[in-house]
Amino acid sequence: MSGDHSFSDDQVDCGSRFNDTQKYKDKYKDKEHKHKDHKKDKEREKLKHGNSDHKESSDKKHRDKEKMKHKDGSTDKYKDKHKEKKMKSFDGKIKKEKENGFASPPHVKSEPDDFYHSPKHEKSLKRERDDDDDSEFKPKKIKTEKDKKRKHEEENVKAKKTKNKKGEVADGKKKVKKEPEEKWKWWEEERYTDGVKWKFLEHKGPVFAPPYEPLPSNVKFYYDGKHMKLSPQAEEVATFFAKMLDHEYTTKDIFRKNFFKDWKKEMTSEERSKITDLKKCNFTEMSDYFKAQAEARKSKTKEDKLKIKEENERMLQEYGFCVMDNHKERIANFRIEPPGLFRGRGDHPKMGMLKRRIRPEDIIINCSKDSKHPVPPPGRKWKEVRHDNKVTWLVSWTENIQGSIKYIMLNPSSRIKGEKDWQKYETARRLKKCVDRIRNQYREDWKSKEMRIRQRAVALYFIDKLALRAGNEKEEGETADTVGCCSLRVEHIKLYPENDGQEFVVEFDFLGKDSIRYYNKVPVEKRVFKNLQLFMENKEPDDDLFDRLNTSILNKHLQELMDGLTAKVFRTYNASITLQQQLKELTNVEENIPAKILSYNRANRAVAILCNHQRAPPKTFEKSMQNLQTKIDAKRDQLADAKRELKSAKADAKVRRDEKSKKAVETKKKAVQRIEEQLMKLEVQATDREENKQIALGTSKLNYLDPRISVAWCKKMGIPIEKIYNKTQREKFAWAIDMAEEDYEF
DNA sequence: CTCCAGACTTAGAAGGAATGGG
DNA sequence: CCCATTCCTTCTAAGTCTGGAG
Repeated sequence: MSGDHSFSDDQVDCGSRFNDTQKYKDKYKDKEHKHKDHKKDKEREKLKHGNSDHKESSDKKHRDKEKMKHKDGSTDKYKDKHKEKKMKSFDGKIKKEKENGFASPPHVKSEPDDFYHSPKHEKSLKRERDDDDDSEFKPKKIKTEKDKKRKHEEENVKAKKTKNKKGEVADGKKKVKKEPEEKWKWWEEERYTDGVKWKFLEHKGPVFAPPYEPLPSNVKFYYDGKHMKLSPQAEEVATFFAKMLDHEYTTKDIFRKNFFKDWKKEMTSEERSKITDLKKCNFTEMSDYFKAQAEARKSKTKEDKLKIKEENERMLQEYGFCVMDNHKERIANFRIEPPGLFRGRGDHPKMGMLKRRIRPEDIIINCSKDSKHPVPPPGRKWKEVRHDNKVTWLVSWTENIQGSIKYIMLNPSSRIKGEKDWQKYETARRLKKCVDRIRNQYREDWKSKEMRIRQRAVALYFIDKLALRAGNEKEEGETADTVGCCSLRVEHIKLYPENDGQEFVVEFDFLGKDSIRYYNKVPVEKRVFKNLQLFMENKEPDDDLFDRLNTSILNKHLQELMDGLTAKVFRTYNASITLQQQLKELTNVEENIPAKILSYNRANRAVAILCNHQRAPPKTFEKSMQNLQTKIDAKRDQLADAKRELKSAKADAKVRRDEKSKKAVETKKKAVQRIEEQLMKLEVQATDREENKQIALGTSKLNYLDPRISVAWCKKMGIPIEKIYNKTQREKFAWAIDMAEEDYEF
């Protein structure tokens, strides 16, 4: 199975595309808008070709699926209208402070009384689901499943409860022994419906970056060849630069210019008057010092490392968790971002600017009124403490580069993130039900006499067919010049009435999110092609392709087509449906586990390609590929040897006809088999790795693929879920792992 | 409408930890 | 056991989208 690259035939067609982004990124910067040089490497052609319109072919499939039951349910639950009433009970015991709930919740409208204390729910630690739930909230199937689980859960509840009680009460002061809520199944409970995100929130606040430690006096800075002792502030900023010295971007003009400007602001006036040229600054001693430190850290003894680890663990235990609505939840990023030099991605106009140190006075704390508020460091103050339960963040501050707000929020395994994630996939599944209608509609709209409608329809076609991002407009000069669908410019596409034997080919070439290059050649329908010609008429290369369109117009339109529909739902939908379809196509129950996993990875890869998720080829890629090949060759030789030995053993056995030689034959046979297996494994590995060179699977796995598809596939194929999801991923997708059965259909 | 702040999701890189093969 | 390679986690930038003000 080694040389089998045939997977590309199975790809959904989204054009012919591959990338060489990394190389490109750098070259690109000066060309920005002039794509004079379109190097198309064969590699990308290799990866995808095929020319059928994917919509066309997949439409059929969708339709078929449409007919299938949606029994599995948990369908459109989430819409936001008509909520009001649900969510009655919530039991606030456990913590005493909770008892009174929000005496006067700042932004909470008054709630029915029994909301806060409903005696009947006292036995449960969970928020309860409603009975007057409108029908389809939880389709029957789930309900039954749930009942099953309920039962066995009931058994645990008692034990769990006592444990919990202890755990949570102790929480404030002493450490909790075990996680009290090992497996809280929030997905079996009622959700908040009215924009309230929580009723109780308590945490310890952020962990600040460690204070600056001045350099030892033997580590010197030289200006114009002469030693110069810097003031602590100026020195700190200098160390930021020194730490990046090996990095290419310290050679970039904008970076240096921005850095120098900000550095000067930190200097004393004396320093400022002396240091006037960055080129005359010599940071090498600093740089060497940090390298030595890194080295020292690496070669520390086991005990020292363990100590550090323990200290980290302690911090995690103390600051890494919060209590939200009776449950201890993991915080994603409880450490404040340390100061340093800003490095945006791609060609960022602000690269090199000083990212300033965040102080307690910059921090806004969000928690519930009746919680124990986090305490600022001694002698310091928070900027503000608020109690807004309509948002999910615990801490926020304003960052100085773009002036945007940064947040501390919960981990993906938390209820609050998980529910949202689940909801996202449910919205995508609703799109599945009406995608045909929407497609027909936009095709109709290609003919509209109104320009804005045609533009909208063509843009939507791209978003659907090519999984492009919406493309909000950005402030010029504030960020790297990147685009999405609605912000495409004339210079980003080229039209070929005919190309490589195909008609009406559109070539896309632009930098998308994170300055990742999107390069693709797609045959489109004639109408689309004609429209594009029209849109481009009398425009300059840097004019907007869709001048009558922006994301808010588009999303408003989508909203009318389906409740909750926005541009990004198409990405989620197309990604998930592609995975499901590819898994069906590529996997075969008969195969062994490594082969199945290769197939899974290929299906995953098809999605990553669709979504243009790229990575820099690992630095050691070529070498490690070679190593692997050497191993394979060695294994082949070994196999040949083993076969030879088997042969001679057989011959031997034929002559001698005794037990012993027969046994020997068996042994040799086994050996051959084993080696064959090993060889195959290696070859699979090689194939997988080669195909994966520049493709990042993680992003789609984490953000676009309905995890229930993967869970169902694992069950069907007898693959342990651990082969597909690592621990973190299993935590994030616990809801899916728990609820999806083998017959789950996206 | 437009503009903008705010909140939240999605993204690849870097660096550290784990793994596995000799 | 050691080293190289792979895997995983952390970090934080860069998007999307909503809603409110004007």
